[in-house]
Order: sequence, then structure tokens, then C-alpha cells
Amino acid sequence: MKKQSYHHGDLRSALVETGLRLLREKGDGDIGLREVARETGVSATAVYRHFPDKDALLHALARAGYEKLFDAQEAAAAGKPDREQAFRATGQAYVHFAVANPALFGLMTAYMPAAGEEEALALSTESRAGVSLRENIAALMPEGSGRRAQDIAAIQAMALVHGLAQLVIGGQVPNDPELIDAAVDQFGDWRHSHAQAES
Amino acid sequence: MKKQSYHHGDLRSALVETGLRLLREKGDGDIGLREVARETGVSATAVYRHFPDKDALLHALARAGYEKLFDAQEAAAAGKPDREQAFRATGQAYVHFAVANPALFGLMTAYMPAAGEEEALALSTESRAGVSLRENIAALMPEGSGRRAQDIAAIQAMALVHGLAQLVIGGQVPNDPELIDAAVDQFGDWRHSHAQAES
DNA sequence: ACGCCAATCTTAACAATGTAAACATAGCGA
DNA sequence: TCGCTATGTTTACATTGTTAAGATTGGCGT
Repeated sequence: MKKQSYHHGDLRSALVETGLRLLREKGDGDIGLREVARETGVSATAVYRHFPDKDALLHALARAGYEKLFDAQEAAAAGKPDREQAFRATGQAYVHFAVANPALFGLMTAYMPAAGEEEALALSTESRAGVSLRENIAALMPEGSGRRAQDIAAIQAMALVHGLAQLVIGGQVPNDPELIDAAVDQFGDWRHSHAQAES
Repeated sequence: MKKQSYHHGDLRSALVETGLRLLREKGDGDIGLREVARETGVSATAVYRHFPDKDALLHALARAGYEKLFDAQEAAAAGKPDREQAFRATGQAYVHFAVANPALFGLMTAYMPAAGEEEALALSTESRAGVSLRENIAALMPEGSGRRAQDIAAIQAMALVHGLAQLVIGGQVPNDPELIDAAVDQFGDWRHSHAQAES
């Protein structure tokens, strides 16, 4: 399997793969260009044939992470009975993915695609997650909801899962899957919830 | 005002101050130990008389940031008519502070005090913000709310403001103070909001 | 008032990092 | 087969965090 010829064959993919592995193994999120090259069995400057600089390498890693996240979200949504449950499942999948891959998630947030100036809400006309979020919000909001109300709801949904992920990773919220799912599920009725689910 | 004697007098405070200044000036959050020392007009290794390593210096900066944040939150809450408005004001102050000081806020989240294992909810018996958050939640929740429901509500509140701050800083949500305030204010009734504030 | 001591700051040095420049290898088309 | 170009390598440099050894000085006991 190992080609140890002078030319590697497909180095770019190999670098991304070892990068993901290092992010999985080391708790802290800071990986080095030299470290990735060394672990791939290649010399440091070889990286520059495939990435203009370290930032580009990390950007590629973040991009790979986003695709994994989207896959996980789609898998979680698939097979849910109604749209609302599917929507909540995507939110829970977001948090669970982040908690399961803290270093990678950190990179992803550090290299989050900043939205263009033209769009009022930035999350985001280009990404799969952005459009599906908007669709779901629009479908689940009450009938007469205006554009602005939908924007706010979308922002709240994004902020909740994103913030929750960070809090669990940071250790401010205990890593309890039931608690996480409940926090996402009960989004929207925190002042109205009288029943306390004793499971 | 400038002592240029061999001994600086109060170097530790000076280092923290220039650290805060650098975080304010440079957009990206990564400041170096040598950079702080150089800008303070002192040699790099002098830092080690006051901090065991770079991490300790950054930790002190984060700590200073938290105190500023708490002050801002208290100032925002002061003078509000009822408790609910005061509570929402603290949430808005959190986001506004983060957006106004993105690099410092990044450090703060990176060095967030992880909660001890013993407490179910981690935010937190030690910090001012933690207790006031719990008090407010308990006071604003409906009468028969159980402990778990309060925990979930507190987590949701923290996650919302924290995530919102990150999204605005990251550029995924436009930096519009009215939008931010609305997203915090309308927390809890995203599916029930029919009226759209055309302000 | 004097002397020394311990706290504070300095310079010198080391390993590791990101990156640029110059050189080496080999796969592939003429 | 020859040579060109894509792909790696070695070397070198500036910068960083950190340690070790030496310089400076404010303050305390006598």
C-alpha cells in the first residue's frame, strides 16, 4: 500500500487525512505544518506544492470537517417522521459532532466562511446547511411570520446549537447527551415549560 | 510618568495592560509573549518573573476581560425597571461586549474556567455571572418549574448569547445592534411570535 | 550610614516553527 | 530516447517560547 517512491502520488489528500487524524488524537487544536508533513512521511516544504501556506492547509481541514458535519446532520435527519423532528435532529447532530470532534470543530469555527455583505442573514446562501436551515425555519414558523421574524428565528437556532457546542466543549456544561438533546428540543418554550421530563 | 529605571515598579500590571491594548488593536487574537514584552519596553524574559509561562499571561488577560465583561453587564442591568428587562440587558451586554472586543473575547472563551465535576451545571458557583444567571432564571421561570427545567433554561440562555456572539464575530450574522437585541429579547418565543416588530 | 541580599531585569543560547531559495528526481509526452 | 515540468528535498533565515547565567538595584538589618 505504501508507495515510497520519490513522488507520493496523491499527497494533498494524504496531508488532509493526517491532519484530521492529528486533530482527532491531540486534544488541543493547534497542529503545525511541519508536524503534519513529518507524520505524513514527507518533508515540510513539500506541503507548499499543494497549499500556498499553513492557513490554506488548515482551511482545507476545516472544509473537510464541514462536509463530515453535513453528512452527520443529513444522516440524523433521515428517517425522522415529521419535519420538526428532523430539524431538531440536525441541531442535536451539530452539537454531538462538535463534542465528538472538539479540535476539528475549533478549526471549523476559526475558519468559518464569512458571509458576503449583500445578504442580510449570512448562514448562508452557499452552504447546504444554510439553505436547509432557512427552509426548515420557514416551514415551521407560524403562518403570518415576516421575513425578519424568520431571520431572527434562524439566528437563534444557529446561536443555540453553536453556543451549546462550545459550552460543552469548554466544560461549562456537562457532556450529558440527554441534557444536550433536551436543551435543543425545548428550544422555544423555556418560559412555558411546566412539565419537567423525568425521562 | 515614565520610570526608566532598571526596575519597572509594577511590571505585571503593565504587561496586562499592553496585552489588552494589543488585543484591542490587532484584529486576530494571537499575541506573542515577546511582542507584549517588546511593546512594554522590557526584555522578553522579564515576563517570567511575573508569569510562569505564556499561558499564565494569557490567562491573566482573560481574567481581566471577564471582570470588564461583568462590569458591563452590571452597568447594563442597573436602572432597568423590572427583573426581566434587567436579565435580558445582561444578555445583550454580553453579546455587545464580545462584538466590541473580539480578540479579547476569543481569549476569554479559550481560557474559560472549566467547572468542577461536582456541580451538575457548571456556570457556575464561583463566578458572579453564574449565580446571577441562576437567580434570574429561577425568578423568571413559571412557578412549578423543577430543577432540571431551570438548568436547561440556564443552559439555553448561556448558549444563545455565547453562540450569537461568536456568529456575529465570525461574520455569519450581520453586526446589527437592533437585530442582536431582538434575537436576545425574543428568546423563548420564536414559534409564537406573530407580530414582527417593524420598529 | 553602610553593606549585602534577594528581587528584578538583562543578554546569550537552544529547540521548534513557518517560509523562501536552490537543487534533485522522476513520470510522461515529443 | 530526450528533455520538460511537476513534485520532492536540503539548506537557510527570521521569529517564537523558554532556560541558564550574569547584571542592577531597592530595601533591610546592623
